[in-house]
Amino acid sequence: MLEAKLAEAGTLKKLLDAIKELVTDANFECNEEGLNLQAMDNSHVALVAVHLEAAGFKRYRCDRPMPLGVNLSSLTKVLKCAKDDDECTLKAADEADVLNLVYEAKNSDRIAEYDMKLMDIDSDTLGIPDTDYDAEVTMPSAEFARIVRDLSALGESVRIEVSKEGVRFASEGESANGSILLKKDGEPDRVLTDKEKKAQKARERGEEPEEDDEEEGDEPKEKKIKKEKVKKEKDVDEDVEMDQEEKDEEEFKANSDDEEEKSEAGDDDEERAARSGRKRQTARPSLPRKPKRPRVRERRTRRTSPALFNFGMNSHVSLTFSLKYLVNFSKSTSLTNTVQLRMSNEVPLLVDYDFGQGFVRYYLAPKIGDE
Amino acid sequence: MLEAKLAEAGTLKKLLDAIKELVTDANFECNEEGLNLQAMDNSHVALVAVHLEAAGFKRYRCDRPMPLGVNLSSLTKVLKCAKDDDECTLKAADEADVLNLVYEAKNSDRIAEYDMKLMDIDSDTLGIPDTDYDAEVTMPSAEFARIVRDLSALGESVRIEVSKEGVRFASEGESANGSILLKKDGEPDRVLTDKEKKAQKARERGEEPEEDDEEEGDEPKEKKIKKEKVKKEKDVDEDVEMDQEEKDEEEFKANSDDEEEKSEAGDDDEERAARSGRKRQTARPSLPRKPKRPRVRERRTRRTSPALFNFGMNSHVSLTFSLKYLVNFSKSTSLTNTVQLRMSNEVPLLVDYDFGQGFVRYYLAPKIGDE
DNA sequence: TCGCAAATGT
DNA sequence: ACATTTGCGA
Repeated sequence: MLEAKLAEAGTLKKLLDAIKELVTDANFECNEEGLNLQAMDNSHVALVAVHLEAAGFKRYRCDRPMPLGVNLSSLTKVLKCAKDDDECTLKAADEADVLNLVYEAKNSDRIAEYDMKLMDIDSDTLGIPDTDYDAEVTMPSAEFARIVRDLSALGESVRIEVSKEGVRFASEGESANGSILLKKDGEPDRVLTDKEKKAQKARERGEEPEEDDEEEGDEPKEKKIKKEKVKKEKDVDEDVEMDQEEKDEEEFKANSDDEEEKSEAGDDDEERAARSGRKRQTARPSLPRKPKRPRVRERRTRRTSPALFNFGMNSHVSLTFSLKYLVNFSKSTSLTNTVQLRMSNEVPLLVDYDFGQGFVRYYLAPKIGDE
Repeated sequence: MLEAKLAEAGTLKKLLDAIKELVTDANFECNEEGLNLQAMDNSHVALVAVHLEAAGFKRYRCDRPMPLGVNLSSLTKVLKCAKDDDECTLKAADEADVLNLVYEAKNSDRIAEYDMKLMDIDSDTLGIPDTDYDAEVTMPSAEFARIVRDLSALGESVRIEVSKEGVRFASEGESANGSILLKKDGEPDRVLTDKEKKAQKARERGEEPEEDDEEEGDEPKEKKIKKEKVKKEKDVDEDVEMDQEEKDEEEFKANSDDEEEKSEAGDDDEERAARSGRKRQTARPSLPRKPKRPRVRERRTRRTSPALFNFGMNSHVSLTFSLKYLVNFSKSTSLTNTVQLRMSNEVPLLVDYDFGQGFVRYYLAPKIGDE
């Protein structure tokens, strides 16, 4: 059975808002490490991968892996019945055919409980290759959203080009062409490999070289360049926002936040494989239960406002994408202040929204030629 | 070639929002004095004239006059890609078939550049006669907007009547009639001729009687008028802004504001009385509204108080107009705090929104009989 | 989170 | 052509 208590129902609501237009039905694969969802969009052009870490929940228990086949519209409806700051507990018995959701208002005696029917969904869980990209751009998620929204008013597609000059988004339309250039001071950094990043993160966290990151734990090359970058940005964020919440562990925690997740995500290939192996779609039993949710120590509120822009490149990259999809991806903006774009020529773009308790990643194949 | 840099892209955005529903394509005529646009609305009932003065730009250069045929929808789209406070530079080569727009965020390394296709438009630039009107009403633009919007819910047309009693807007509908009377203390002023106005403005400015306006003595009335008007409104704007910051003139403020501001009015008996009067009206929508009453006297107008309401008349004027158009005109409200209505019997109404860097003027022929 | 505008359906 | 609903922006 699954029992997972989230401190803020708002997290789930935002998550659903972000993906529900792209995907109508999907399996939430539950296992001891958390919840994962992976699905092609309805037109099978883009791929969405969501991960909610077990550690991001206030309480998390999953006895054995199971898929929960959810109609996202239904789940959205049910989630609308929760206030953003309600604690939200998801429960499902083994073989359950319903998902039980309990909302508890933080300071009241109000407890709402919903049972949502589950469905059997053929999951075509595709492995996502763990790629090293030639260019990585980290920017404020709101700015990315603005750019793709603006350009989508002009044309159908956008060419994203990363060069020493900066990052350029250019679109051509019938009545107008547009081009936005984001520059940064200094040279672009080199892009780290995943391993390097892992090591780097670990270092930032104060952990030494080895960790839990493991599976392939062989060659932790690390990169510091990246690290510094990250640090810098976080500091900025914290200054800006953290005051509002708590001050104490900011540095430490903040650092570990965001990118930490990334690395984990990177490694979850193993998990993914495992999961997909297990994957079966069965009916789920229903059961209700309610949890309560304390307020978690999410330092993760990290916010961004200012210069969260940075990029690195190993080689010049120029790719063209459908703006329609990018605009859709940018619905995840409310989840976190920064977004990371990772690209290599002729390879699908990865748009990565990494928030405290997990991530939403979108993959989109580039257009070829000049369609 | 043309190169014009506007400090705030927002100015252009508002301008376009104001006129784009009335006109779909128009020539922006560029010359050394600035940009001008003149067009009949799509149904050829109303006429719109826009002027942006060269002096209102941060930089302005136009080697030789040329028309830029613009599709306003396209321009609107392109302008949506600018943030309101971006600097916006318009560039067009001689004989160019594109207009180049560059947006520079004030504090960042973001530069966006757009090329918008131009079109050839037959310009039927009609001369607008330079008329002396029998009645002139200056009022808060928001109030005008409110009045025409309110009345448009009742009927198709509004009769605007200027008499010694005040300015009345009256509409008759199937289920209700409405009438709003705006009064002012004292007698209406006489409407000055253009020349007189010039002189008056100069005096108010502290300048003595002669001005620079003079180029050609008599005929260029239009020009002069414009100039003065511009000046005047600048004063107005400043005053208004000041009010928001400094408190001393709050009386004025209360007067000039609309119903919405009730809460603020609370501190003064007189105001309270006035308010209760208004409230009653609110309860019965079909009754005539009460006049707001500026307790400002003219003199103040000049300096501090843009009395936001004032009027002058040489003879009784009563004209009927289509509310649909007036509602449309009132989209210009965001450009400036005051609007001026100028009327003579049987002559098209002039609705004049004069903002710091130029103006938008609408002309609308009165209805005849009781259509 | 609320309001305004644009797009779609009746 | 008008009204309603959805999406986007402030």
